[in-house]
Amino acid sequence: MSDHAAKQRIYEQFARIGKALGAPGRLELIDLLAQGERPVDALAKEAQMSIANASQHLQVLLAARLVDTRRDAQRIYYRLAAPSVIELWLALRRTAESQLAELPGVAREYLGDPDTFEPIDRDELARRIEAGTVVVIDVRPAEEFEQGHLAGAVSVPVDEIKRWARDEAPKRKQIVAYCRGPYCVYAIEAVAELKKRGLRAVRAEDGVAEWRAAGLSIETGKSAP
Amino acid sequence: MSDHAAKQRIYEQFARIGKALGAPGRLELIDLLAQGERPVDALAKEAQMSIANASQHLQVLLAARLVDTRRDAQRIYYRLAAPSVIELWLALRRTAESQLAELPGVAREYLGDPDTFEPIDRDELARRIEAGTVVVIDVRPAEEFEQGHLAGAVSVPVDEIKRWARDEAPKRKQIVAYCRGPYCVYAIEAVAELKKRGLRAVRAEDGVAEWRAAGLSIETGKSAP
DNA sequence: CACTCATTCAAGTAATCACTTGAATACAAG
DNA sequence: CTTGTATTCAAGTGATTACTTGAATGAGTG
Repeated sequence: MSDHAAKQRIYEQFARIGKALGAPGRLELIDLLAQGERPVDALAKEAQMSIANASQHLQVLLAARLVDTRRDAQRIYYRLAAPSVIELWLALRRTAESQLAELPGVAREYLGDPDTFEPIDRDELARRIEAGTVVVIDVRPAEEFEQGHLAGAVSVPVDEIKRWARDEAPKRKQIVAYCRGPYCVYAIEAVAELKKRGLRAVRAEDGVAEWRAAGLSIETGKSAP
Repeated sequence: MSDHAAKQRIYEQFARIGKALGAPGRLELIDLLAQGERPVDALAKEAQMSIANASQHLQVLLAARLVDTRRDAQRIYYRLAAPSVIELWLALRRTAESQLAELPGVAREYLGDPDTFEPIDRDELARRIEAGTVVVIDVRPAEEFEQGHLAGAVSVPVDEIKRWARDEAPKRKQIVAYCRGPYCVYAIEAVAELKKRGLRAVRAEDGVAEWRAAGLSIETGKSAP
């Protein structure tokens, strides 16, 4: 009675998911996939790992059923297998933020002082969008924008931020830039560039994954003209 | 610019948490700790592992700051370090449930057919408690009951279920038994015993951790007389 | 058909990990 | 101070893992 081996087999199943979350490279891939589907080479390039290594990590995620694939000609697109995977990733990140004293220091090394660009939170941003007092720009690569962006946002990939600042940016209105989330540098770089040119810009820390988890509306497709 | 090594260090921090979730034994310990604090030997006994092994797993959880300790004389009590840890554990379990096709089969081996005791869900149980049409029993060990139980529940540890069924159980009213959660056998064993004696009993799948996460009220301390 | 491109597979290496056994610490009670 | 109890530490073993390199698949294209 109360078969120990059977109980262990249950926890082994849970551990399959846990193990998949146990490598930094894999978490980076999950974080990227939270922005939408991508082929292997794009993921490898973004995460700066060899293609073979990325492929292998993706196989591990596939075995744990955290990701799914779709074939289009030679390319294989990977995507997160379910919304619960994003929630799990966000829960893991929240726990790391609340428990690991070393994280803020390490994050600061990569992102700089968190308060430099007076980041604004979700509720405050939602209020300002509602009031129409801000222009929201999505500084991720265009493909990610197309797969889901904040309702009303304009796509301005970081490599185009200088051109946009010169030609199209509003001179008076406040600009809010966001990217993949709290650990992505793009919005920070964008705001730095905009401020250098005397524009009023701030950073929103959250990305599409966080917005969606908070129940806010996400649009897909290219920007309206 | 865009220092790859610094970015990697961030994901290494997240992976500390992930790695800690990568061993079945550790997940079982977390599941037990979700019921409240316990000393090492009690945890080892419940999880049926050697004390040295349990201690080592707990050191890993401690290094990942998922657990905390409190000393009382010779005994060291471990407990989950924050509510976010329970949420992370529940998120991991939900993902496993939605993604791993093998889990239901493995769970059935340990728990039997999930529908045998017509389990009732949270909302239904809350409604029946409100209406006063049920008696709720908590069949976990008494220490766990004292550290948190469903408001209004009576403590009837599984080893006392026979005596209780004979001497105290209501003959007509429906009895709802719960234990540690969906993967705990105690409530199943209790309901089987009660039904064998002709009493009206059903099982609630959720435990205290799930109730608390759902925002329901939890009481502490011994039963009122 | 050869040729290219994206992805996966296979083999090898160094590192990490879970578990065991046996000894060491740390506190309490006599 | 000795004895007992709870926990941790240390060393050793077999298994697993992350990454690399180089070859193999498999789906287009000229």
